Amino acid sequence: MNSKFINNPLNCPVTRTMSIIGGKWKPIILNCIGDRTIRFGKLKQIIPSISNKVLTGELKELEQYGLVYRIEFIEMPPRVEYSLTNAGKSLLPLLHELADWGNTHIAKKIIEEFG
Amino acid sequence: MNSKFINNPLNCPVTRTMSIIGGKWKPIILNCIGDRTIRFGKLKQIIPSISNKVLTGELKELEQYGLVYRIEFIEMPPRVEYSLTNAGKSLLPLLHELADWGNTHIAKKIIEEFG
DNA sequence: ATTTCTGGTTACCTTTTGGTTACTGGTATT
DNA sequence: AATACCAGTAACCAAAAGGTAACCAGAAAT
Repeated sequence: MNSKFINNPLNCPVTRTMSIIGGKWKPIILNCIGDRTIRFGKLKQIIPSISNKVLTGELKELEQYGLVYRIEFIEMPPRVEYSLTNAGKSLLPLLHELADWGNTHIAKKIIEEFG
Repeated sequence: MNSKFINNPLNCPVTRTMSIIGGKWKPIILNCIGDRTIRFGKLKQIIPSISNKVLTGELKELEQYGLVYRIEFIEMPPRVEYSLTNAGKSLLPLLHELADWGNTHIAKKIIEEFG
């Protein structure tokens, strides 16, 4: 048993990481932001099936954990720009590894189930 | 935008991977099995705070997606042995990367919240 | 005067996830 | 005769996550 894992979710570092990137939309959002600075509306346009409420919520959490910057311009109509912090950017390679793993190991089995 | 990510959870390979390893206990279970063959009761003993029902369920899903073998001996009292498939073993390094990422990037922030 | 633009918020509802407790079966031990 | 052993199941509950629809502000354009 590797000491990095502790047999209780509250103390498991993987579980902690999951609590950050594990939301239904979080990996997609992180990947969509990527290296650019992007406005809220643009994100919604790229990810049309996410709702306002959820996109707001996910971005808030990502900001809270230091993965995205949020810059609000006091204008009317409002303008808010999002971008990744260094911590956020450092997640991208990991997300790609997860994608690759999924593509090579479970694509067939799960695709039927997902429809 | 990398083509490996598709802006809809149903088609996103990361989301698919998450659906497999994203359960509250799945990373811990995978890591506890590791390279050995282990019985149900031993797993429960190592991970005491998981309930029978949830452990059964997680193992079933992991088996369904080809990450663990389940060998049932027709005896009384029952005996069932679990071990990782190659696909399951191939996940371990990824889980460790997630743990390392969490430890270096978010440990401080989130530990307060987790208690 | 009304609509549009933007980045949300709010109230409410449904689905998913995880948790609790009690129960099972056949053999061996007390 | 009762109990422990093991690997679960079944019925029921609670909490969390996610989704829907309506609403807001205040300036600019029609």
